[in-house]
Amino acid sequence: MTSLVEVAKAAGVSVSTASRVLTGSSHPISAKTRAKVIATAESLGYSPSALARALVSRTSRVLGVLVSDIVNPYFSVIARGVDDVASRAGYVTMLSNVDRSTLTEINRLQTMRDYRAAGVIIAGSGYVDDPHAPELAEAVRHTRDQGIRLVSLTVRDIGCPIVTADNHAAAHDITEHLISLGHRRIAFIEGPGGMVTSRQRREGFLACMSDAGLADAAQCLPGGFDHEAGHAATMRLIARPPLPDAILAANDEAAVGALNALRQAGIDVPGEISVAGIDDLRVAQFVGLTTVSLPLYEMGAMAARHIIDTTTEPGKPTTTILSHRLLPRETTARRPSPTSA
Amino acid sequence: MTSLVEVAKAAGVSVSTASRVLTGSSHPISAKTRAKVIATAESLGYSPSALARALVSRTSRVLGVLVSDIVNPYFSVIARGVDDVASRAGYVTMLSNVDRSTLTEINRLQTMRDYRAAGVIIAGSGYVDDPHAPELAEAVRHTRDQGIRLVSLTVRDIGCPIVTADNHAAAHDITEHLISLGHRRIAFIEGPGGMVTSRQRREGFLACMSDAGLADAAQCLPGGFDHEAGHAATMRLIARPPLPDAILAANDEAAVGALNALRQAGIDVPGEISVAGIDDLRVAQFVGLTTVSLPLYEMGAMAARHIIDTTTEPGKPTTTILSHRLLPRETTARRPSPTSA
DNA sequence: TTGTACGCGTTATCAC
DNA sequence: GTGATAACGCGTACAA
Repeated sequence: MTSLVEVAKAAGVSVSTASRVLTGSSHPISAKTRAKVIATAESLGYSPSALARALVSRTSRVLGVLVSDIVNPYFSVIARGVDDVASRAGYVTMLSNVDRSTLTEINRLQTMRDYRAAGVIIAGSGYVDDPHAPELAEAVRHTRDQGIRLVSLTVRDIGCPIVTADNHAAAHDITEHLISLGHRRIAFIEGPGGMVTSRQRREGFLACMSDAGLADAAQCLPGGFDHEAGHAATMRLIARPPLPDAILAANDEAAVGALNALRQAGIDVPGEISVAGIDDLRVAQFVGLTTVSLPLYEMGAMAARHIIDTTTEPGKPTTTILSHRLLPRETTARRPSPTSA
Repeated sequence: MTSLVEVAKAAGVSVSTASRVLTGSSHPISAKTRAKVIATAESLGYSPSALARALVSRTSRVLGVLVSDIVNPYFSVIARGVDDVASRAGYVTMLSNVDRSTLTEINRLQTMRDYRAAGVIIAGSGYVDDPHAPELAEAVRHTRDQGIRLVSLTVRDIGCPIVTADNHAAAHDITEHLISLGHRRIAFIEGPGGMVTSRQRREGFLACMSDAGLADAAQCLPGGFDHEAGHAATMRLIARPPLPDAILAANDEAAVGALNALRQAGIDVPGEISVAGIDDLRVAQFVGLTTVSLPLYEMGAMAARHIIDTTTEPGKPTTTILSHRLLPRETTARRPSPTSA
């Protein structure tokens, strides 16, 4: 590994000069020496040690991302958004799966700190009454004091800027769409219990039903964010007729689970019942699922920019809400025979 | 940020002693000083700088992973396997999306080198007659010379250990299964053109058909690894009857695309035609797709272990083949009325 | 068993 | 314009 001293020596200049040339410093350098340094650096295949550089500058070009599970398409899209702007700006992405554990988040945050990451993006949602939330907040504070920028991708009371989507509104909008199609009795398959994002979506659903005077026609079922949960919840629904007019799942994967359960039971979608989800993951396109497109990629990208752009103030804990978009597809249709109210 | 010197000072010992205690060195240390150092480090919230540590030890606890696209479930599962063993061993995962570009791979490899990664896992497949392959091989050699361990997750002639699945055999096995169900005329939807993994799968299919004396009944269609490609290829198939007995897609996502095209055209699967894929991604479970389960997670995990376990020789470029498993599900069935040969 | 001092590869401050 | 030299925070050979 050729170091700066070697380059300097070979070029017949001092390390300082070599450094100045190679870092593109504004310090005045004669054209000839500059050329010479560049040439020898090139020929020696010199590549600066990001480690040494980070050690002295006290900050690296590392961007940390904490996701619950990268296999979950929700998070992989976010990670992709992060990495795209990161790599374009000469940064690297450090990824960690924390499996919805706040303790693990704290732990990984520490690791990112040990590497003097320029910033860390916390992508996972928090939990209602999370006993470890204060610890996380403390760790976040500690991390920020050290000059590391933080961004949360969900509304989480841990004292850092937020770049997110409006889960409440997204659920509200898709519910409204269902209602506009003539559906009245709508079942909502909830996300994981206690998760803030789950709750926001459920409340968005409930609020919309309430606003439409359909509070009594709303039904919530425990579920989860995965296929199995959506499937199971729907099976319970099928076992206790009559079926609702429509089913809204807390996310797309659960919605697909519901769809499958329905079709396996010989129930026509959207003929007999409509199904919708939230997120607009790839699988939603595959099955033609009506859903709400959440700006996942853009959330990751914007969070990354927020960290990289040193022009913006790091202090102010702003909240940025990126917009979602209703995506009607083939699993929803106008209700055939409206109920007499 | 408290440094080692501060801890040492506060504990009333020298930096070396503090270092020895905190790194768990085998160097003899009196119980009392050890306790004292640990206590003060604890109270000061000391956390060693991974940067400084890596700088002096010339290797960090960073594990690089180069994937084509983390949004692709094939790669996210691999990444998860890597990160799980990495984090368990106190390592961090550095992720980079290279979008199937060899040049980008070289570039990111360089970045990982700049951070003195302990090792780098190259997950993406190479291309037949890739003009940049020699450059990559050169970069790999260069990287290894520097003590960075490398593992490729596909058969790629770049001079590094390989941990992979047998794509040829996987395709062969699933084809054999199709044949055993009575299918004769089988269409194969190819993966991306020029990709080595694609080619291996196609040849596995072709070899099996040949072995079964069905070379003439084999049909290959250009396709791709995504839903759209599978869908489009199948539409072409539908447009030129008669339909084959079965369709094998180069991967699950394309198979699901085929499945959707078929069903949209009102063709019953598996009643009229069988469909199968390769990989066993989550979506395959959702739709009940018959496929071959590839040890993606385990490939990532094993590659990570290969890098972390310093007991194993780094020099020998071994090739480890992890086993796959046939997974018959609901998209394949016995052929109803066998053709008269 | 403990301490001293050097080096890892850079950047930055200061003098020339 | 150019060049020493001091950090950055740590591991470690060498000395005590």
